[in-house]
Amino acid sequence: MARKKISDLRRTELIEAVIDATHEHSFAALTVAQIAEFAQTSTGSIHYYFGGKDALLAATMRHLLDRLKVVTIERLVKATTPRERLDAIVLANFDDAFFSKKSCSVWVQFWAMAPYSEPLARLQVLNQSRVRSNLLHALKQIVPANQASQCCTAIQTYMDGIWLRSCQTGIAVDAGKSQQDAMTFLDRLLV
Amino acid sequence: MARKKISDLRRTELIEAVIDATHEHSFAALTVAQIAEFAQTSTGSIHYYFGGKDALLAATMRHLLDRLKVVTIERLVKATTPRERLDAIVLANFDDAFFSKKSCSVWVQFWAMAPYSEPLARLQVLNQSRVRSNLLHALKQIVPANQASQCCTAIQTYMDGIWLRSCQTGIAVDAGKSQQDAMTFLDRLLV
DNA sequence: TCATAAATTGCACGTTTGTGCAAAAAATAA
DNA sequence: TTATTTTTTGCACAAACGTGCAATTTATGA
Repeated sequence: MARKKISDLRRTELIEAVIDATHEHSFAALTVAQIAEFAQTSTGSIHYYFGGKDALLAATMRHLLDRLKVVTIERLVKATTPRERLDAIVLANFDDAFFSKKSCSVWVQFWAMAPYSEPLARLQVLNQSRVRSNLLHALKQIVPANQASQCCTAIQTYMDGIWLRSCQTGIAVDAGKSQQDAMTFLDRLLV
Repeated sequence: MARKKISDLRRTELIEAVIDATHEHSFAALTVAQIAEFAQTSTGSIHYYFGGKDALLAATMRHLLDRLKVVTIERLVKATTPRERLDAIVLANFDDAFFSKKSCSVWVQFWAMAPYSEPLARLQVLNQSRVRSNLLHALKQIVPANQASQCCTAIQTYMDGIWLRSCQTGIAVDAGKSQQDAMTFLDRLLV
């Protein structure tokens, strides 16, 4: 399956190029030529494999969303108690497999464009719903039913906030530290 | 001082135009012509009063940051206990005088561009530091000293996260509701 | 009133960028 | 090998945009 592999490889390379390049420029300020240069290819490739610049960002986010989903599931299957399940979801969000300054930068670019783009908005709602559903399921067995929803929003908001802050100037991103902080936060929030 | 007033008026009109326009397009996607149209003036005015598009965004953020500062101080002077001071800072963040979908949209555009722009990054650090300083001052009298820092980060992250989520598709922004939620969050976080 | 300064306008210029495309190169299959 | 398909390249083009500017209008004050 060399053919299949080549096209998947190229797509992945281009997506990685977006992630690398977003560390230096906002997505809007990036040109397809610059992204192509990061992937050591030409602008034509981006249109050949994705159809255009916007579609490349959407594909990049699908890639990141999928990685979050995979890491979350990996941790969830190992969890037994409700609290372990909750921790699994939160720790997955800060798993060093993909919680990095570069990823955070892409994520924030995504958040900033999603309100103005239907395809991106759909991805945003999809991910938000999935994380909420996972969290709620665990929370309902941890806190009283009438508090689960608010707790859930608080936790999700905290996680998003950490991602938002992590890409800012002067912030050092450390997955392990963020995981510890998140656990401390949960302990404090859940009495 | 009609002269002074005219130029201040124009500047304010242009800034309000940015806030209105950002509700429809990302700042990068906005053209100066569109912003000028929102302010019912010409593109030349923007360069006359601000020097360029980038400077206009910086001015808009200084405007919003200043409003946050003013509202915060107004509430702080009325507070007497540490907890009241803490509440004052948090409630100010969701004061309906400027917590709206439009403002949140501008704020998120700002966050997305700050990592790539020195002037914006300075504003971001300045505001972040001021809010943290205010919060810490109150928190040190509420929680044990070794917990104040982490509590502070959690609260600040929560507030930023709410702003981030508020501009997304499908989210209804309600200042009063956000204030209530924030108080509930604080009650839960601070034992 | 008249001179000076401030404010406003909108156009044109130079630059930039996403995209389409046709041709070349590489891979695959017959 | 030869034919066919996939992949890659990079240029050219049309569209769009920020900015500078010169001209016009409006306000100010002596």
